[in-house]
Amino acid sequence: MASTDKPNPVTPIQMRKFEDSIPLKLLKAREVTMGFFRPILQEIPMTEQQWRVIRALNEYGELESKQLAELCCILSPSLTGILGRLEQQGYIRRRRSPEDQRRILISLSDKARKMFAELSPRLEARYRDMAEKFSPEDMKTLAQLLDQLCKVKP
Amino acid sequence: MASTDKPNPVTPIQMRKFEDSIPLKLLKAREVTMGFFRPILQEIPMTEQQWRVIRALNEYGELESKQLAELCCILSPSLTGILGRLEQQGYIRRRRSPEDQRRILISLSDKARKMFAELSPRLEARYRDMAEKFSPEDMKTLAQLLDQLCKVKP
DNA sequence: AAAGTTTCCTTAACACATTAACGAAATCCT
DNA sequence: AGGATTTCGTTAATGTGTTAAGGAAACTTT
Repeated sequence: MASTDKPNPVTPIQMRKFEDSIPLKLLKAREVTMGFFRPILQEIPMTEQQWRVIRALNEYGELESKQLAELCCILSPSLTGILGRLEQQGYIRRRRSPEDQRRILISLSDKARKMFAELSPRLEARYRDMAEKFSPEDMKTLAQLLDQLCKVKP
Repeated sequence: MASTDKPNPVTPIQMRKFEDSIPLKLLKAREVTMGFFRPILQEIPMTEQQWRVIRALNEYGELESKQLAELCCILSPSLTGILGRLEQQGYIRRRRSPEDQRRILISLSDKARKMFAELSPRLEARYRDMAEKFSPEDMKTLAQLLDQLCKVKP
């Protein structure tokens, strides 16, 4: 019996192959790049998303929840949970905006700034390492293309 | 009182800016591209991951669970759940490999092939639309760079 | 052949992604 | 002013991502 044969793939003539998908390539590339940083973050431990939030707050200072979501590319329902855990671990503080009671202002704690100061150099080193192994020029080109792609709208 | 001032951002001299992160750019770009397809998938409804699985099976025919995970860039614990839901909805069939009782062989049902035949053209059209709005040439360049990036290892 | 090891898939536990809906505060509107 | 609308953060429900651990089948070793 030929039950182990490859069932005839129904792939029409001109169709784009599965692996040629840009979204899939973006996904894979992201996985590869994160592979450089994940081991370091896990030591704390700290998730990628948590680190993204810490990083944004370190750079911009106090931020509203919405701005943070926008910057970090995290939807607000997810951010609520992330902020809850970060606050519980003592990395951030939340307070209501005096002008607009709906808005929440978020800022880093000293503990977070300290942790950031220790972790950041190692992660930056990893980033440079990645850029080296890839190619600094291609890295720039890639960054430009990605920026350009983000401007495209349905 | 100056409590509403921007707390001095602790950004050392030579540090890479938050938005310059390649992983973040990859994430954003992926979000943008998926924005083209999500609306169509939601009509079924069908998640991106489910669609990736269907697409791979349509192209390769029957596949082992592990191969599928590799192709779709989905970790096996996630795949278990996805396959469970797809099977429950009648889109796929699971059977054990006769040679190796550990392996699971997965294939599409007629219902899935029918659904694929109807959805695929619309999604392909969207893909071409995206490529047009972006630039077919830059698309190729981007694809090459992403492939290249995926070969880099820590 | 029995014990040890590896491989494959699954389960478990937690964190996050996505959509819809909700409640409170601000804004608009007449 | 008072009702309608909008904005903001949250909760709820379901699906997926990630790591660790488990069980069964195959392989290795002796």
